[in-house]
Amino acid sequence: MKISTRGRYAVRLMLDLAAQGEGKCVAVKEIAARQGLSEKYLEQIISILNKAGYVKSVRGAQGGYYLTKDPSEYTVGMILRLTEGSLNPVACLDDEVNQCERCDTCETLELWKKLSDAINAVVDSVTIADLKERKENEKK
Amino acid sequence: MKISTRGRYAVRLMLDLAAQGEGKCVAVKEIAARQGLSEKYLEQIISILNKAGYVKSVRGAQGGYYLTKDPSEYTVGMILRLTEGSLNPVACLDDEVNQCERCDTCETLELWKKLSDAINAVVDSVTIADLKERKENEKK
DNA sequence: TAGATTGTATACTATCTTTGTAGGAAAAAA
DNA sequence: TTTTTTCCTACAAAGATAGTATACAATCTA
Repeated sequence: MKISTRGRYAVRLMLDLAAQGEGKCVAVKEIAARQGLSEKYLEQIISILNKAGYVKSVRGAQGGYYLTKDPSEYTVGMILRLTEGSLNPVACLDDEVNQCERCDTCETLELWKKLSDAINAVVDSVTIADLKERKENEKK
Repeated sequence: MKISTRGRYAVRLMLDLAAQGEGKCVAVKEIAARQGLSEKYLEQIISILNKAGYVKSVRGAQGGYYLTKDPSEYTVGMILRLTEGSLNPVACLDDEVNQCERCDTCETLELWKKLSDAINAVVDSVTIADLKERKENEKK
């Protein structure tokens, strides 16, 4: 029940982009240096965010990535579900229609649903803008 | 962010024991057959519960395991934390004192704490007795 | 006492996931 | 044309997951 580095780095990456200012183009190299993370690994992660349209890329020298929307429009949940996959505690909740054969008589299903709801409620209530604000308040 | 089979089976195992009646001695073989799970694998899982004192074992013919307490005294959280390890979404929350070097400036720590609290609140609010009740209501 | 039943302990293994590394191609700017 | 940067894919070490397998110890019953 851990969030993997992929998801955690993705959040830090988005937060880093947001902190550099609206629409500013930032190279992965810079982010990696600032966050102390592997450049090549971040490339893979940001490419997921790019394909989903959460960031846009600019190739070539002076290129990089920038946010396509306002930081307040990205919830942590969006980013985690994209990079980690679903945040459901059990696989059978991932499908639209529960495929588990025990599903009709499963005594624990409701429990997992409750847990899933609680998890998603938290991550969907926090945006990148919220995290950015916290960061800026800290500096003072 | 999935609960592994170890934790899920442990909950089903405890629920099965509870369903067989107070203090009744039940063999792993029976539970495995009833739940459709591997006998040997369940043995490993129940041995964790045994070492923690959640169940007691009786060796030899007619032996098995039985619950040491009333089903209402086992929360799902207790069982999952024992078999899965901590339910914290990030490792740095597992230690009494946060060992992470970024911990003082980490902008996401509070988010993970909130998530951790939400997860633990759910699993600690549900007991084996609650699940048992649900099971019995279903039969009607 | 012998044999069946049941738990105890430990080793082994196949598969998958995680967490990256590595190398090079393509695009764009200087 | 050189440099910078993204883009793409392959590879791999380490660890976790989900069991199997084997042998042994304790207890009950005939």
